[in-house]
Amino acid sequence: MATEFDHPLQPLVRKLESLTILSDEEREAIQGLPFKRRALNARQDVVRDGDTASQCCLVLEGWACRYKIIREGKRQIFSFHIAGDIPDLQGLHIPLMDHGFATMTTATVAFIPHEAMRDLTARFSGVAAKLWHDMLVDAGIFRQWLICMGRRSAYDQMAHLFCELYLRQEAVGLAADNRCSMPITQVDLADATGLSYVHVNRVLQEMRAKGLITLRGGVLVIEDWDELVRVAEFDGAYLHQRKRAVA
Amino acid sequence: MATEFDHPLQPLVRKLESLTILSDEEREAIQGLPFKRRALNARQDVVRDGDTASQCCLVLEGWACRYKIIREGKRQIFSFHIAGDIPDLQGLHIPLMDHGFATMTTATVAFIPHEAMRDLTARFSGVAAKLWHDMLVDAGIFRQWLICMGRRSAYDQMAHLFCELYLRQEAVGLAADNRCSMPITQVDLADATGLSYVHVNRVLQEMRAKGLITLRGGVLVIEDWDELVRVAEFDGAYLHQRKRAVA
DNA sequence: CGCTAATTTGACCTGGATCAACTACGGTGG
DNA sequence: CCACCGTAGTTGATCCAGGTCAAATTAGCG
Repeated sequence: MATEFDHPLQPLVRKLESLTILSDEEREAIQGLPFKRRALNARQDVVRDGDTASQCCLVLEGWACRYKIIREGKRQIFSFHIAGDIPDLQGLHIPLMDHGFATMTTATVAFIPHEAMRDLTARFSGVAAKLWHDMLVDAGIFRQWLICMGRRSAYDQMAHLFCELYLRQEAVGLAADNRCSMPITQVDLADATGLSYVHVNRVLQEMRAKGLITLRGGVLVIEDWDELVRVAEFDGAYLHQRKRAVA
Repeated sequence: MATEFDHPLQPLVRKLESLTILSDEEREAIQGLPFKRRALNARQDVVRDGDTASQCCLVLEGWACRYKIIREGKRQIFSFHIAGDIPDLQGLHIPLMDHGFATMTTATVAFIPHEAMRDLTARFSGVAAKLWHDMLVDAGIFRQWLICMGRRSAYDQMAHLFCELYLRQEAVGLAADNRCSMPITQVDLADATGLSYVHVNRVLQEMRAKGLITLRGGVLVIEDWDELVRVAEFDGAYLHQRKRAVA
């Protein structure tokens, strides 16, 4: 858990260290990044579809998501983001955003100028590699979501999502003991899975009834991890985490 | 179209030039890459799920796809690849493959050692940037597929896929006049869209009946591009092509 | 010509969508 | 302290896009 003594950008360090090892020099360079800290309300757009970005946004606290609105008000959420994530890191190389990015809860973020990121990666190629690594893991997560949407039942798909979100939080010290925060509504869950919110509700009830998980008041409790992993056919290797690479 | 006078790695040059501009120096450096050319049969694995890669594979001719097999023999295809694509480029940074990659047709590929790629990108940071750019576009394609699977009907989703595959081929000189090669079976199409092959067949018939497209003998003819774009709600910006960025 | 893979068809079924209330609950203001 | 209100969660009834099964037809190809 973060303490008041941590460096403000500590979540980013923690995130990268969950994937690879940082040298002291690299850690210091990251902590030396210039940034503007901002407190945001829940459900607030950070970057809009079509924007051209000149800075990137590191999540320090709270949850965010990337999404796209399509015809008839339908929304598809691509990914959820927690402390340490830089959801718009790709904007560094393709400034034109082809989707939006918004907070889900009240959140604290740090805006870091592209300029500064470029300078950092130019001076420390190891950091550049680690940021790329992170972006590739991100792409791997997309692939898993694709599998889930294409070839799994609603039940299995949601089980998979819970496995992922638990492990990602665990990796950065935000989850333990089969319990983590999950401050998203059933409508959000529906937009992420491609299901209707009514069906999400029914699947959650079924999971609760079967003693798999409980999701209430923004808290996910995993009652039976092994069974959750089994139905989701979950293999955490795609997250490429240093510890607990396999669930 | 490629001629016998082209450099063997010309497809890669052409692909990168569809996204950005290469300097003469960069073009020459790319053409100087060491490689092993291989002719492959159709439906042949190139890289298997779980492999650790030490070279990457450039498609010179024919089609390939990335995919993953899940329980009960279900398969999900993530992406189709044509001449100029390096489907396993990410293996350069995350050698452990979390999915497979196989040819769909007979194909010619070039294997390029990671060593040589790393050397190239170290010497030419512009080439490195352009390869990354390509990988980010790839991630953008995943996001579009996610939208299609999550929030569009089978009909609209397939229309979107045809728009994408036509434009990607056009960008590298493999398509023109609303006509392009599409050497994939209806089963492949089903595995890519998450539909059943029976339903794919019915949707194709409906499209044919409505004068939208014809797909027969591995050739896609787009009879009504505007209507195809309209039903797919297609916006080609995500492909980040230099010309015709918007459909 | 004969085989196999691919496409097509028909009948039937079901997971999940849609529609329409209704309930629970945490503010918030009087 | 309670009435009010908006958001999130639940429930039931009904519907349909797309799945499944099984068989028939057609296209390629050696």
